[in-house]
Amino acid sequence: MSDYIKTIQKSKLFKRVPEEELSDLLEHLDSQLKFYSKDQVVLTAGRRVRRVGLILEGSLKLFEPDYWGRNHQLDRLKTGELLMENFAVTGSVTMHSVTAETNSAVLWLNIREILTLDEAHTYNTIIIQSFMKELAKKNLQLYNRLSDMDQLTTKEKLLSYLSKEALHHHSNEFDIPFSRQELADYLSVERSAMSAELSALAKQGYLVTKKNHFILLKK
Amino acid sequence: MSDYIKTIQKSKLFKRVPEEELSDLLEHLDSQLKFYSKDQVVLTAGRRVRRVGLILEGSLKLFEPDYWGRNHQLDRLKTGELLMENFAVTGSVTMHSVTAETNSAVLWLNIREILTLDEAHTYNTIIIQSFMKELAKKNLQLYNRLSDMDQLTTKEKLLSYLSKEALHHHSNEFDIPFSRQELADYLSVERSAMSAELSALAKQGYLVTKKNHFILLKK
DNA sequence: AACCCGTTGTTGGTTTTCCAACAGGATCAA
DNA sequence: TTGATCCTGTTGGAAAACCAACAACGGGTT
Repeated sequence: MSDYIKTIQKSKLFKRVPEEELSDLLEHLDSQLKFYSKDQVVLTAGRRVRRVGLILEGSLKLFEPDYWGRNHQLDRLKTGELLMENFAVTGSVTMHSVTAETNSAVLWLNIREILTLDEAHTYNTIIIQSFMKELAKKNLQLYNRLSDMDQLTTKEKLLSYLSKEALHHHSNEFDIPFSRQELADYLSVERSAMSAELSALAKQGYLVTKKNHFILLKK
Repeated sequence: MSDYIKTIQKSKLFKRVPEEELSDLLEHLDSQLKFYSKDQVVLTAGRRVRRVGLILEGSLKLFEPDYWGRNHQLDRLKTGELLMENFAVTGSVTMHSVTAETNSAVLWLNIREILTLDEAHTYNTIIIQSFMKELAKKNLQLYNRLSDMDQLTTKEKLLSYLSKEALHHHSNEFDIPFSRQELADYLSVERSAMSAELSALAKQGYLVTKKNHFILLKK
């Protein structure tokens, strides 16, 4: 545990908790550190989870098994992100299974204790706020991706995504955090078709792009 | 306000709050009831919101304006659902605008007070739990829709959606809450093409369907 | 410079989706 | 019953996306 104390302190969940209260809080949350080796199964769908995972190291893959037994990848979660937070909060049975993409360390926290703090510790409000903020942030992220994917054509998907980036950066010029393949995956389209569409958009005067750098034009 | 007291009591946010504490809590949350007539603008993007809206009556439309000034519809929120909860929690500037689809009533609640309850009222824990649960539920809803839309073909989108419904109902036979047009919108595909695909799936032995009723077959 | 290797852009054939138009069926009211 | 209306399934041509294969480019390394 002590190896990761600094990572925990810097995590979104705990960074505002006073240093001297941290170990007390971690105990109160019944925290448990677990390690998973590459490709190891972390959780299988169909169980009930009471704990939230905070990924201290490594990355995990989220899968969703379907009625016909096929497994679809849903998401990739990296260091610093939360795990199973939605199922833990709603108390519903998990529909997702999780495996380690790389060697990973996960700190499991008892969500009931987060939700029912009754003692008047300084950290009470802080941990609740931080946790809620993470839920809301994830919500906004999902909304963003959804609104991009909701467009019918690749062209519209690209414009939707790039528009949001421009508004986010308060500038028509910005870098995106994706390679072409990653962007295609994010928008759920085929890479080469997307590349072609980007070229077409440039030719039509919507934008200029080189690698990760984009300039949007008021067409 | 008193006209809606029963609706408020039955709402997801307040239903577990003891009846005698409700008015106290509503005051503590600095609650404000507002009415909007059909097509009236409720909020415009680019502002900071401190309050969460609880829709007591009617339905609202969520829009997202883009860089080129076009407005894309994102979501429809109905009675009982929350409004602007994510922006209020994260404190970020809204990217969404809202208009009333029908005559509506919205109860606005000061989110800061939800997040920083310090007095030892019974309702403290309850309101926090309920609110978090709503955030987590919405998260799961968005994940569900996303994983359906993430499929490349209409056929796969349908199977992904129907599979989840079957698992949810613990049965291969169930009714869906959508008309064909609504289902097409949900999956972000074209209605008639989707109908054709449903016919093809039936012919291929994946399922039997009549109107809203579906039976999935172990192909 | 020469090479390797991962990323990106281009192209052509095939598949899928879109789109508009129409037909059949169900529901409801007159 | 008749008609009006809404919802759903079908069809065919046009548009878009997929897919595989390859070429061009850019960074590193030797």
